[in-house]
Amino acid sequence: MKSEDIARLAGVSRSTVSRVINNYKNVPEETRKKVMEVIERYHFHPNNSARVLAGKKTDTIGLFIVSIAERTNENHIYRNNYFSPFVDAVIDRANANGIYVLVNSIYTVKDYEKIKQAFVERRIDAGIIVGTEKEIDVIADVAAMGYPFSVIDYSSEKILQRIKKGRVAVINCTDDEGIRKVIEYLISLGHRDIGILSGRMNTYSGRVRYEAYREVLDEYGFSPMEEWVLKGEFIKKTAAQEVLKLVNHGKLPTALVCCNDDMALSAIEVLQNSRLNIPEDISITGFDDIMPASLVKPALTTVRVPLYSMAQKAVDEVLRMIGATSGNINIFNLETELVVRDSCAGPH
Amino acid sequence: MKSEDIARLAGVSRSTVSRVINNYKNVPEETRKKVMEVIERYHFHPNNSARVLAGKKTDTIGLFIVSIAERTNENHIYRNNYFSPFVDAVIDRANANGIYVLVNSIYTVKDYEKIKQAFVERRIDAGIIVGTEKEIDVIADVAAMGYPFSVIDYSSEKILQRIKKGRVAVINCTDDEGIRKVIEYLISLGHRDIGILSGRMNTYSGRVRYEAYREVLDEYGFSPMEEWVLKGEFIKKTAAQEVLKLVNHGKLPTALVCCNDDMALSAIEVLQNSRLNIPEDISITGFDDIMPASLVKPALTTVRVPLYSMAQKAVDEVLRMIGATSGNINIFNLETELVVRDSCAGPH
DNA sequence: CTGAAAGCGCTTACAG
DNA sequence: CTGAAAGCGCTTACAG
Repeated sequence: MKSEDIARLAGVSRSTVSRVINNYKNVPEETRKKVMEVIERYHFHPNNSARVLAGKKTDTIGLFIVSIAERTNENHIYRNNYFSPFVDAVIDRANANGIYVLVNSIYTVKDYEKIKQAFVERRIDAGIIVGTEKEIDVIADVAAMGYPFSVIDYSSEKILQRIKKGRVAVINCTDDEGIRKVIEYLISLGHRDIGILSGRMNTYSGRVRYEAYREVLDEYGFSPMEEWVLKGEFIKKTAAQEVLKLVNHGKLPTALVCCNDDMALSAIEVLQNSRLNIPEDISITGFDDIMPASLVKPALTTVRVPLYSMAQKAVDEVLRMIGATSGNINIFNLETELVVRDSCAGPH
Repeated sequence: MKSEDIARLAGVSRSTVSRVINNYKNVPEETRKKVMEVIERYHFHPNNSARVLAGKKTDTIGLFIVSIAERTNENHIYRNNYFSPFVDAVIDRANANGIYVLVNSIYTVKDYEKIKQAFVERRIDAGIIVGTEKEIDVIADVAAMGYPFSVIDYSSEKILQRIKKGRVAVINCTDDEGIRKVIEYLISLGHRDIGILSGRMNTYSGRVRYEAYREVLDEYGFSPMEEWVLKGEFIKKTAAQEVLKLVNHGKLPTALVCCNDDMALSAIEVLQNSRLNIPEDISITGFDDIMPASLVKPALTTVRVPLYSMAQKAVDEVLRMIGATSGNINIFNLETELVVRDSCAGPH
């Protein structure tokens, strides 16, 4: 069944069938009805490739989830508590607008090419790039070719410095404000000896969160011991090793700020196994507010990242840009929020 | 940049360019090299729509996640601990084979049409249907049109009775064996008063798990009180209400078999809030083995559903069927496994 | 081994 | 308001 068949059955030309399918205004109601009846009777849907080849949109966006670290790390990308709701939100939002989503995981540097490829093969109208170590060269290439896309959690300076024109939306949250809120909360509880379990420094949020920690402590005139600055790489296992080292070292901070919830959960487990009580012996905070954060005991005090809103914004911007003719670079910083639960108390 | 440009630059015809792109054997090494050089220099990728229209595969499969219940339920599909790893596995497996994945969520009955539509518009070569209330009519239609697909967690009798020919793979796990193992484990601990928190009866696994419970208890000659048979619908909130009713009723079973982990987690929370100790006062078991199952206290004894393998099988079968000429209906039942953790003990 | 040509199923100026 | 025709960018018999 093709449009030609519909045309014959309805007694019109293919042109007219096409006009009713594409909702042209200059089709008399009667003709439209006649054609629609045949279309519906045969459940006709136009061949998408033919439409695209003839110049229509694909009505598909690509979602690229980049994570070199996750490849070997046993938690792959989608069982990652951070990416999962993001994927969810993107698909929901796109589907609600009649847009399909092509999801791709990027686990190796070589796979970066897949991003360009999906555009160049014209499988998608636009893209959303989320994840960690995103490659500026690929991103700049895509922008230069004029394809619209959103990047999540990416340095806007890096983008602005490298990309002069293009249609791109950069969507971040206020990581620095989040760290400030959580540290000031700890200080209000009486803490001065505050350690950090940092994330990966080759990610934007990893850097910003760490730098905000240094900045806020400086501002208050506290200087943490060198041993309290742990490098957790955003990974549970690495975090566990670092925390174990800290415990063996002996002199603990009274509070430990973890740069994501996964590491905070890991830290809690290691500390509890070492017969330390949380929050009595040491306060722990997280970042992200993933689902298990509220399930563990003690429930984790953390900073909520508005992942769902960020995903929706990414979709909305991308859809707007598909329609737009002019190109612009827009930066969005969505608000983070302190979520106080049970993992913090005053020192000793 | 199109194949015609490549042809001109390489000094050959479009036919020859096409032959090297499609790896035809009858192209001399020298010609191939000459063309490949130009292709690589310009990072040429053929327009996918043109290829598909000319008769090639889309190299894309559709993943349809059906869940009417999840729409209003606040946990949407992908933040569902069951679907998330499934989506993960499908994308990983497909991407590893150079296949794209178009993900769609089906939240309303009207959306069922999207499944057929994706096929008829020729956006995909094959599909994978997972989720709950799957519609036999749509499935039968797709099969009748000759499109290959895999269904997960679906009654094979229903399929075989309705679909006479087509290319379809039905992928289930041994839900009945899982329930048997968990109940026999409880019996070995000394339990005789075993209740159930059942799932949705309009799902295959919901029915099978419940029926297996009745069958095994019958076999051992135990008959549970009517009040011990709770209807949780696979939903946390509903489960919580049912368990609360049970607590208020007073006479508790010594063990409660929950038909998924979400409900088991919910049950544990309600019972603990009612000052009951688990497993001392009552033993709890789950089904699925989702990630939080091992994180809660006490860690949940449950039945592991081999979700990852099921997803891989679904992809592998679908890819096999795309290549195959003949049509068949194949049924697979992957093994479940008892995972003993800390939520069960002997009665009193 | 290779090119000219037909064809895939649409859309959209163009002309009437 | 509507049809005939060109064109989108490929692939693949066909003929040589």
